[in-house]
Amino acid sequence: MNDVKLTSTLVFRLGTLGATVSERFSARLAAHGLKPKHVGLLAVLESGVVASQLDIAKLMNVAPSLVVSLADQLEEQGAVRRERDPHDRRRQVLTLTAEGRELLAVCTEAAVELDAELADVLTPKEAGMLRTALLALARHNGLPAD
Amino acid sequence: MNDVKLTSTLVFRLGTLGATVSERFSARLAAHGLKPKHVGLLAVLESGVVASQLDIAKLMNVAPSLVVSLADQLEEQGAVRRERDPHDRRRQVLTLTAEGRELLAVCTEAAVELDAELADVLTPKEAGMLRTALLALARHNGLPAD
DNA sequence: TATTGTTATACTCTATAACTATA
DNA sequence: TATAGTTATAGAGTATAACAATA
Repeated sequence: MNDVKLTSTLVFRLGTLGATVSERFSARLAAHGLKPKHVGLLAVLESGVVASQLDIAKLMNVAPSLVVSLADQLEEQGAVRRERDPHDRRRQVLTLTAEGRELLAVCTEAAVELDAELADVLTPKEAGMLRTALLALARHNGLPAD
Repeated sequence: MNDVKLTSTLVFRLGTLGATVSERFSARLAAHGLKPKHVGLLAVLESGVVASQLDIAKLMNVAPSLVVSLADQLEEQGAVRRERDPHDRRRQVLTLTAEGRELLAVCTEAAVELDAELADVLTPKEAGMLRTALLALARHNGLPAD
């Protein structure tokens, strides 16, 4: 028979650690009036691969209506600019402002700090292999791999 | 300056992978009428470390009222038994039934299958180190480490 | 007609607060 | 008066569906 414990599976560990880490990250973003999805949207814009709201929704795997409200809030903070595409006036093209770029840098710094706290309990070799393995998993699961 | 990309941080990778994996696990549990938290509760009971609803809530880091509804549904499925502690009739003691044990085994098997799919894109060495690193992270973040 | 974005609405998950019973 | 559990209510986050503008 199979005596593997649920709690020792990758599924359980990735699921619970992901939730814990996201919550800690979210707590740090709160000071900037942002949620993780806002920062995800900023990162999409910085990557430059897409700009229309519908394309962003597909890339982020969220509903188009969610992109509307995320963009609304980011625009209000001056982090993104919304402009109609002159070639197709149905499309709203979002671009990062200088402020948005700065905001993304600040949030990335917060993530890097949290990374350091996490990696602190790992040996350098473990930390390196963790990064390698997570990159491979991201690549094969439709997540950003850069 | 710092040119680390948000998407390459542990925070981002653990957060997004955790959400993706949880969703895939959840989809497989649906056939059994369960959500990940139900299975988490079954795993707590199997571990035998606690049994009263309040202790379970603390261990799972959820509100006591959530344990009530999780236990309600599991009891209705015949997976757990609720009995008043004769020494303190305020306490509800939850125990796994044979059916509950079987259900947990089935769900664990689903997790193990998903694990295999995930690990399929890793070298054996990477997979081993991933497990080691996640165990260390779990241990230092108040998550089950057995 | 089809597509992009928006608005209105509803659903899922979970917490907080009020309540009951036991101690 | 304090604690375990329950019920009632509310909030966050997000999706679905109806709608408006443009193609």
